[in-house]
Amino acid sequence: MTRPDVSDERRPQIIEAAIQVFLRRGYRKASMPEIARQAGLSIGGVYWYFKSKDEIVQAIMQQLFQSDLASLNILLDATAPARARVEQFTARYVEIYSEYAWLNPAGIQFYAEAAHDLQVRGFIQEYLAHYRQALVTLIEQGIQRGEFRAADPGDVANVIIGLEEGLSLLGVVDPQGLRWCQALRAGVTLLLDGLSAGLGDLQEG
Amino acid sequence: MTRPDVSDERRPQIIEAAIQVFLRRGYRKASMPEIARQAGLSIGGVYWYFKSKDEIVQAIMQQLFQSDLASLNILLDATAPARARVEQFTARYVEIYSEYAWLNPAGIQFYAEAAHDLQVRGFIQEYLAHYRQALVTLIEQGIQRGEFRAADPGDVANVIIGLEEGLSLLGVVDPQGLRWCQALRAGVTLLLDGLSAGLGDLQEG
Amino acid sequence: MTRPDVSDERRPQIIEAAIQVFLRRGYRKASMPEIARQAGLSIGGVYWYFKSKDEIVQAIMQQLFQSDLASLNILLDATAPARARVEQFTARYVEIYSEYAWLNPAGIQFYAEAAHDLQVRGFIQEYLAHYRQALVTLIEQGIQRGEFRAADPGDVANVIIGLEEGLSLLGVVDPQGLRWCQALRAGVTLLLDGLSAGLGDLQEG
Amino acid sequence: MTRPDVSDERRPQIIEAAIQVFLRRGYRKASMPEIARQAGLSIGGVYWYFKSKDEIVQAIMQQLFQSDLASLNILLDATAPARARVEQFTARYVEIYSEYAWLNPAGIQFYAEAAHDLQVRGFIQEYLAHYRQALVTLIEQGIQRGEFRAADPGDVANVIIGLEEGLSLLGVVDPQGLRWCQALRAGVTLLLDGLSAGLGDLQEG
DNA sequence: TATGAATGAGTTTTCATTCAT
DNA sequence: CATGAATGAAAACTCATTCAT
Repeated sequence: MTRPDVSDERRPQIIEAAIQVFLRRGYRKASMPEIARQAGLSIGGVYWYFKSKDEIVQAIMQQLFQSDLASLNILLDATAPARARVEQFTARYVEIYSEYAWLNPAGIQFYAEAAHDLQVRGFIQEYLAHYRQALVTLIEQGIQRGEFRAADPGDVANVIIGLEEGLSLLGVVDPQGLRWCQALRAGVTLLLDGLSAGLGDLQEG
Repeated sequence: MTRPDVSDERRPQIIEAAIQVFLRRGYRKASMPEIARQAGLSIGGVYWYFKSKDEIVQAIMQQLFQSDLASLNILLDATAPARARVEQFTARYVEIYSEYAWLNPAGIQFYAEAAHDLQVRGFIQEYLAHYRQALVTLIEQGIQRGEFRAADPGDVANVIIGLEEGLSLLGVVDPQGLRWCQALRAGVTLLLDGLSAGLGDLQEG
Repeated sequence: MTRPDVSDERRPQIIEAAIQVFLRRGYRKASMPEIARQAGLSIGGVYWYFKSKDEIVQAIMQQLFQSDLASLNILLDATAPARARVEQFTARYVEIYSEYAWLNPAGIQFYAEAAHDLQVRGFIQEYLAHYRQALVTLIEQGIQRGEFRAADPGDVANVIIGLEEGLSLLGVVDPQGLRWCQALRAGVTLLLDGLSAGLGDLQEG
Repeated sequence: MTRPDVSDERRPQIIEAAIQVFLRRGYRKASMPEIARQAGLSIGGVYWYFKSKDEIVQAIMQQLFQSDLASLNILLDATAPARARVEQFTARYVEIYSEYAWLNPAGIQFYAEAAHDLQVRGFIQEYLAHYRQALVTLIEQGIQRGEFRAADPGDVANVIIGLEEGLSLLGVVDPQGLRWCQALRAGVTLLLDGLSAGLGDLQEG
């Protein structure tokens, strides 16, 4: 008798609109009137689904930073050679990047906000910690198995994450299509080569 | 009646104050009243030296992004081995980073702003282009001289810059002292090892 | 199809809920959403029974200010001595007060509203007029019968009403249990003593 | 060289304007735009002098409730007969009332607000406590000196305050010029007669 | 040079009310 | 009868900017 609950459509619709406005205006200048207009609703309509602007921001962050950590971790559960898994990891990242690159400008807004907002910072730290943990484990296995030479797994993990995030960042300020993906692949290959250098069974990508 | 022109003292003083406010509040929430207070001036006093808030922003960007490109270029003029010069380059970056790491949170504000402000974006692109050009030249020389194996110099340059910026970014959201410098050095070493892998005269750092 | 008309249950239920909200929030901040929630209905449901928020307010006023004037008038119809009737009147007021003291915070909201809303003011004036009329008649009888000495019956009535309303008011801002009832009884006793002072047959309570 | 500081003029000017709006609209509906308009300033101009609407409210409360408690206490320091001092006290109240009766509608707004705002309530309680304390002392002296018969001084003080506040309240909802002052005087006289009844030296006012 | 009072457009948020279902 | 999504007007508050002094 009652209409189908449109809440489940409206919230994603508003989040989507809010992201668009974030992309256009940035974190701080994204205004509720503009988000509402973008979503095709009145201001009050938006407030029906989100109690505050902050709640919308929270929702966007979840969408941006909790997207598919799971799928990444799955990659790392494999028993395949460490090198192959790093390459898989990178390939997966490139895939996601290619599809969601348009979200990166919004992502940087949150990095910038994290610089002076402890809550946002904590959110991003937690997200990064997942990545780092997975990579550390992977690197450690590679070293133990003799695939990689001795190195600080934490450093190597940081290097991989830093490379990914750094190239994403550069991709935002200087869009060059997939040039950055290509650089990422080249960088990871060099890193892996460096990690296996002098171990005898040198394979190059 | 004609007091000495204190403009040369006042402008840096205001810029310094504005940076402090940027660090505290971020780009958008940095307000003129707060900048004025921080500078120990009245609002009108600030407006005497800068016609608008935007003009202050411009000045900050110049301070942040044009600091010492010159000194970096000097490093690259040398005729030393390519590997040594990359390492010098990195060492110099770490030096600067260590001294000016506190400015990074302000820098990210501008990366975020660049995401939707073409003027800011152009500014940062120009800054990055200098870096990239210098590195490309260096890598090309390394390859020509047989120090590095064949690789796309543009990719390698991007990788180095991406690594630096990426680790700086991570250093802002997750301060761990000099952990990031250590990771940067490790990363560059691995990269260089990768670049010289299979060339016979493998030297490790 | 024609369910029994539940209006007779719903309206009191909504009024009751609205009073609760008035007690919590006061006149102006009592919102329809909160009233609806308190009543366990939807907003639209409330609007089914009351055309507007104002209509609910009207209904509350009737409940608050027309409660049992009738019963008070009955007290005054007696042929008992005037003093006894004033005391009865007061006793009855204390009784009602004790039972409905929790409504006083809501009542004051309307007094405050009456200060700038002519309709509300008229409503309260009418309510007070009943009290005053009854008391004036009573006092006049007391004077005529020689129980009270000469005095302006209107003044005396105002004093009694003022005392009651004033102590109720103080009871709201400074709840002290039944301290205010005690003060009211003491005050009325003193008043009556004052009214009969010098008349020979002085009885003290 | 600088203009004379107009802050000292502006703040009272804004408070005055705010009181006018309170009288017109009541506590909750008094809006900053209307206060600003009434004060002949822009909204931002008002915010230059008061950080928030709440700060204006505080200022009004101080004006309303801390006006001249001092002068009242002075009255009570005398060594005159207790009866005369109560009469003086009342006369003083009538004087103030006559001059500031137009403020009463604003005062009731705060009583109403006190019903659900602890801070406002505390403010008014403190104000009333001064009155009560002064009166209790006075009544106690009257009893000790044999001017008054035995009675609970707290009750008598409450009766006097309740009468004053109650008649002020009635004066707001039912303006009748100075009818209420007359009732107050009559009431206090009756009270005092009641307090001295049966003590031999009965003096009537 | 420098002050700071003043402006006005913009921000987030609330809420009485309507209406399709 | 009853729901609850949606609207739109108004609220409190902020801030870049101007200008008389």
